[in-house]
Amino acid sequence: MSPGTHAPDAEFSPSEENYLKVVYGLREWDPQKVTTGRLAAKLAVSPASASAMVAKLVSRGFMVHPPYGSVGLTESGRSAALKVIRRHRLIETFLVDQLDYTWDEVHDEAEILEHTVSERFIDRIDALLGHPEGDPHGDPIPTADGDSRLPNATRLDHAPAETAVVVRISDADPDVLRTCAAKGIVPGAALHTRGHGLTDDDAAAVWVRPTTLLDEG
Amino acid sequence: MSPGTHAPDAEFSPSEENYLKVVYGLREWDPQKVTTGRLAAKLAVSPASASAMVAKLVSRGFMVHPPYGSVGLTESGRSAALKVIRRHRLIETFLVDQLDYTWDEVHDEAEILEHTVSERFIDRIDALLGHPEGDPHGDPIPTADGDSRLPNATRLDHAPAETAVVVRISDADPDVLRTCAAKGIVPGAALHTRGHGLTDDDAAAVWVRPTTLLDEG
DNA sequence: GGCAAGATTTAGGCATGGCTAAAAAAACTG
DNA sequence: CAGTTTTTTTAGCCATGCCTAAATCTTGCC
Ligand SMILES: [Mn+2]
Ligand SMILES: [Mn+2]
Ligand SMILES: [Mn+2]
Ligand SMILES: [Mn+2]
Repeated sequence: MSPGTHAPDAEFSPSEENYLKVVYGLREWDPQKVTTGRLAAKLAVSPASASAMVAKLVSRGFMVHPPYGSVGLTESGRSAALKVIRRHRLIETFLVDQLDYTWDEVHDEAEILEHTVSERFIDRIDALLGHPEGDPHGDPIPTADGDSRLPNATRLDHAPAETAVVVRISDADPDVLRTCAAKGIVPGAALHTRGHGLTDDDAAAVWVRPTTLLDEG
Repeated sequence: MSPGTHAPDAEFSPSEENYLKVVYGLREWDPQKVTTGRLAAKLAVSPASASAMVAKLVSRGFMVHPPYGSVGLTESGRSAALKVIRRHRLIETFLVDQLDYTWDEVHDEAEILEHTVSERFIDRIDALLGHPEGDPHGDPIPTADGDSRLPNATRLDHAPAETAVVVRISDADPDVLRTCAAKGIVPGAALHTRGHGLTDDDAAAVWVRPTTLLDEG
């Protein structure tokens, strides 16, 4: 399918959307083999359930999965995942900017609303917010036509010793967000990769970019 | 249960919430026997499905239903229904006031979001909107503690010949809303109960109050 | 290379909320 | 008021998305 052409929107259940999104997200945060086991852990379902859902999405042409191998997305699967992620991150931004949520309160609510708001709703809040490029945790918001640029950054627990600027923080665990906020670790803040005082687990949730790099993308 | 005391919030599925809401609403708009058949028609399910769901909600103490008789709500069922209706109407008001929806666009979206927004979300938009008393169609918004006052009004197709003011219009059919808007028939507008030019079907969706009555709730 | 440990898939169930078709009850109607 | 029509309930079935337990495949280690 050539760029600029749009496939007719497939319809997905909330569950299916979550699986698509998690396959995309696991690669992003920890790019190793995406097993049904990792999916199951992330989605809090049994390995058997993840196996069955992956098989269904493979049969519908949205995932690929060599037996006992790594789960991946087809082009249409990736496109569907990005649509869900766009909804999720726009909703989070809306809740913080317009409804005075704190950044540790938004993820769980977005996790539900991402499956139930209309295209119109998303378009309206996107316009109301001025087409934001990032969500409250520094995650990039995919555009309506399916683009998504990953920030040029490394995980804090893998970074070399240097001064750096915080780019994004995983929103999966509200406790981590509160811990970070208490230490001033928010997107845009400066720190040194050895002197931040976070546990290794918490540091794995933070992405940084060396201060020496220019402030692009 | 004495007023001011709160029962622990029961959890309902989206389907269950719809049944509770529809039982409440059918009485409000056309207060005759609420049969499983009427429920089925309104919810677009088979009579058999409605029968089964009513039986389940009866067994859980939220509805009453003498065999072959009229379906009714218990006190806790009524309270649950009012909570759903409050969410629905606040969401509609929010969509019109904050996201520039038109009044014929909001019902379908609210029908979905009413089951998925959190208590926090509802509290925030209620505050943002300044605790509104009515939705865009003139329907009263129940308060957080379960009060709901019905407007003192009659259906336009049953009203005696007189001048009257429009109080509310059913939002169930977007076409009716557009027809009314085109004729200037919106909550607060004046008309004569014989000279409005609506079909009988459309007029059944409009509630009016005689102009001579004082303008109280 | 062989074998135990671990990961993955398959097999068999269950709950929810729908459906159709048949049975039973109620409501008209001549 | 007896028969017919309509409404309501019951019986049996299906799809979705979970589950546990068992079988099977892969991996790591001696
Ligand atoms: Mn999130
Ligand atoms: Mn989700
Ligand atoms: Mn409505
Ligand atoms: Mn609804």
